[in-house]
Amino acid sequence: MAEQKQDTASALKDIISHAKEYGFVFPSSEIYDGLQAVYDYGQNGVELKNNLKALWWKAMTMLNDNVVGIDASIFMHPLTWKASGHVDSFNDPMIDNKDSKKRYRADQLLEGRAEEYEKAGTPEKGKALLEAMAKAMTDDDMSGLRQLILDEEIKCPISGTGNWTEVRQFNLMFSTQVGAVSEDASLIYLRPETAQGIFVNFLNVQKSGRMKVPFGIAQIGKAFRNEIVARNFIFRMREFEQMEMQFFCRPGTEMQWYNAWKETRLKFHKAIGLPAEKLRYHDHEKLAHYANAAVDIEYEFPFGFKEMEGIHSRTDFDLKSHQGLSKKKQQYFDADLDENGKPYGNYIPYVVETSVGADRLFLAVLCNAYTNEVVGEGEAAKERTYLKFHPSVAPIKAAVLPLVKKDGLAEKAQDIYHSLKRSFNVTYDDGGAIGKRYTRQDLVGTPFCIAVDYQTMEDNTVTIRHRDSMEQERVAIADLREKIGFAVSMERVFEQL
RNA sequence: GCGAAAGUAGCUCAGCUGGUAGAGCGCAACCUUGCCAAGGUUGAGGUCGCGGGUUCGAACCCCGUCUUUCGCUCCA
Repeated sequence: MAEQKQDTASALKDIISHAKEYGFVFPSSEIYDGLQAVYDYGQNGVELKNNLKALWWKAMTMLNDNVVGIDASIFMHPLTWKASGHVDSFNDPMIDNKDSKKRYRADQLLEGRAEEYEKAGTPEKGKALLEAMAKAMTDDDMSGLRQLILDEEIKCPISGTGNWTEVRQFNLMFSTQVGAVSEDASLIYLRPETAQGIFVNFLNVQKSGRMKVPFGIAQIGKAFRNEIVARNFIFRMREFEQMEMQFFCRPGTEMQWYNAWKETRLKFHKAIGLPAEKLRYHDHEKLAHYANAAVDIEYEFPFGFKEMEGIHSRTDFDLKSHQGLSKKKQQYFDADLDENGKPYGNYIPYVVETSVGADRLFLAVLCNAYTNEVVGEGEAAKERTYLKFHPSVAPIKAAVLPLVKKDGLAEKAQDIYHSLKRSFNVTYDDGGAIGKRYTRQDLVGTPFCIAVDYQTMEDNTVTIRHRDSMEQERVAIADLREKIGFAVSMERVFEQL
């Protein structure tokens, strides 16, 4: 068990090292010792990530007749976050017990005590306590909250002591000011999720696009959360990218859509090469305030099965909440006829959300691709490391390599390189022995290597060397564009959806 | 946030009881080269995470701090 833990720890460390050494992911502002839980994507990482985003985007908007995209701003009106519940649920006063090292929400401890008063037949004491607490909360009086806990002599249920730290406010949302003069400036938040940008534009898209329920709105964008602890490389970052779609449907049909999207999304992950045995559903038992059904698609990372995508049935919580706060009706008129032959009429649609972390998907794909195996037997056995990407997501699709630099082979290879670079991401390399160049491409996951040899000079054929099998086949130069272009195309993924 | 471990070249790591830094791989240039990291020559690259302190002298000892990994905790 302990040994296994160590293995998984070193597996992630190997991947982190590899990601840095080969230009996939760098720690942010590394020359200044980095910034906790923030990372940058390098020259290969950005290609991989862009490929994943493009695949998702097209799978959503191109393959579904009734899903369109938007790109909303990161800044939103502050009331947005009031409506969504983030202002309340992302602002928790926390207190730690120094003996048990357990952390509690200060307000929940006090509410618990108030309940006890109620049960003990002294509800007026409980009521007074809750009032005092509410005042401290609205005044942002953290030491006042702590004093209440001390006065009530609330003990930690684990350690049984009253040895408490200060009460601290954990605000999961980043804030900043809008407005040049700080006195006049208003406080606004960096969005902690992208979903609200879709909800507030629901009617804009519905009306301008003549959309009929059921329909979906997709979006890819950055979101920000001030995580208390950030762990596991790029798995939990303070700045991250979400790819999500809100699907608006008639109330009562939401479970049917929820189940449909649940299947569709799992299929997507399999289609881009994640193995079925490393993917699973995880149903939520405790539902968030906005949901009536929720499931995660989890991937088995080196540190265990963890959430990669969430599919939530959000009911009409968000639209209703925005309607209430904005005083703008968020309803849709459904002209379809029900079983009685009457139009369904006005209603606030129900929403099914699919939300996948682009960075988490990236990490899953990278972890899955990272392969370290022994090839050959006995004396000839050696270790081989390569990235086994699905060709459609690989950062570089093909490398053109002259066998040697002399006798015009390099020039011929250059010609081929230039003829292919308009079709897909291709690279050229003539440095060092050919074996070394194959290996360089393996390390960044290039699926195809095109070798130009002496036979090329005679009959205009080259060899294509396949990354995973290391086998070679001879093909005509004229066929390269179509053959490789098709193998690396997104169509190959979409075929499976 | 608490606890544990770690931080030396791009990567993996040596560096003895304190005496002002090394290896392998990788990288660059040139030569060589008929297919899987394997030849030759030359070269670049580090104020040892950062800041204090102790000392004649600190990569090494002490304190602080930052970052990473792991375990709790928290959270979607």
